Amino acid sequence: MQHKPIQILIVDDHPMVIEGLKTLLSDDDRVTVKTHFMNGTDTLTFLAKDTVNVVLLDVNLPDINGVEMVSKILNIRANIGIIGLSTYSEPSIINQMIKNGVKGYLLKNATADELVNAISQVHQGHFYFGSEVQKILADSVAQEHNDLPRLTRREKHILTLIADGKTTNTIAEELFISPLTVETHRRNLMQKLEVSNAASLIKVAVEKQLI
Amino acid sequence: MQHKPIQILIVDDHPMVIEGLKTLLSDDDRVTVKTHFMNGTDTLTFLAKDTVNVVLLDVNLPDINGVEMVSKILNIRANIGIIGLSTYSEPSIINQMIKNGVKGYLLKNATADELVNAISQVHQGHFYFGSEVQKILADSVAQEHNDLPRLTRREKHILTLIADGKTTNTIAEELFISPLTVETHRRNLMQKLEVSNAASLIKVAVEKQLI
DNA sequence: ATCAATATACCGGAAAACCAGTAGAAAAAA
DNA sequence: TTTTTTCTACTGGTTTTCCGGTATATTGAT
Repeated sequence: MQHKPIQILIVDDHPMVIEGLKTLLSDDDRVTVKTHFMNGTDTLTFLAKDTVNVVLLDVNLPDINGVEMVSKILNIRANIGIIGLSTYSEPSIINQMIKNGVKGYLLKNATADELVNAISQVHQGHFYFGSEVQKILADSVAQEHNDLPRLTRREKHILTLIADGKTTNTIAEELFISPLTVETHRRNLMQKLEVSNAASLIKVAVEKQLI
Repeated sequence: MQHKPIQILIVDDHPMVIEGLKTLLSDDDRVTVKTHFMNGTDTLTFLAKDTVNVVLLDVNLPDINGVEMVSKILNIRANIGIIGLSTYSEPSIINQMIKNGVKGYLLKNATADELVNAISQVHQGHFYFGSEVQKILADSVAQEHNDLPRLTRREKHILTLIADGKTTNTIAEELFISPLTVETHRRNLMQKLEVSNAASLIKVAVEKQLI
């Protein structure tokens, strides 16, 4: 069965990229480029009165930054699928974009096949991230996850109890051990995580995902 | 062009589910179920010497929990795509699974079409999440963001300094105000976030994304 | 100009956390 | 079995936090 083509809106301030995308997509009758804009404001104005299925959004626009654009677009038309596009790739920006609701992310060297596949998946409400993008994200996650201090089972347990706001004495009662022992554990925890009080202990524990 | 079928491994402790999946997948020649196991240990033993392309992994196994299974599988065979399966859906677990590297997540009421599409996408290294799963995740994010207590600018600032492990006196010096004032702020923070010490203050602050 | 919210500051006392060091029993690993 | 790690527990102290109040100056909005 043949569906009606997926309507695309391209947002990019480089004419070359726009033409390139149009050419790549012109061969495939599953998609059709409805229109394009070279800045954020015009795009939002258009979307206020008309709509498309999928937006190909350059991250570096002259007037509005990519992350904000995503929220603004979804604010106007919640069921538009947005695919982020950029030449380079900063993990933090990609992460923010995902949090704000992009369904896909590609580098600009994507092939026509990849592009159409991404559009198709995103149009169906699924995610699509180019392999390079995934690699970049994985690397950035890996970097956060590297030098985790090894906590013992007991330490992890006590750590969560501390996070719950329980005092040394309460914890001791709960575990049927001496308060002095609990304190020793807490001090060992602080030493391992290189902090000097319970507040920052909890902060780094959360950061390192030990809680 | 016709690729060779994607090899599937099913892990689930319910024979009914295994048979159901096999039947659903048998009609499609893009995939083939290589084998199945009913617990985590056997699965890992198998993967130590043989491999498949995609694992359909039930989250509730008798011996090893789903989240751990994901790490263990990827530890042995980094390039296997894992799709989580469950009947119900707890956001936190799904989130953990994603962090640990599942590429897809489906509820067990998925159609054959959806199943094959998910397998195909995951096999190509992309993500695939069923629409119900996405909804659940979106809801859980929304719920976290609701009743945020309103903190003043000063309070937010002091909150971050507390999270950095600084003492009342240090903070006071840094801000050129009296330690007593800093303490008042800290006490107000604790009252607003309904906690009784700095450790849990930081925990709920992180949870509510105030830090 | 007035009123509410915010930021500032204090007292006195109790409770808890933090520090430096030591050390034996139990469990796990070699 | 021996060794190492983990869990347990202590002494004796200092520092910091936590609690229940009170109170004034400053800022922001109406």
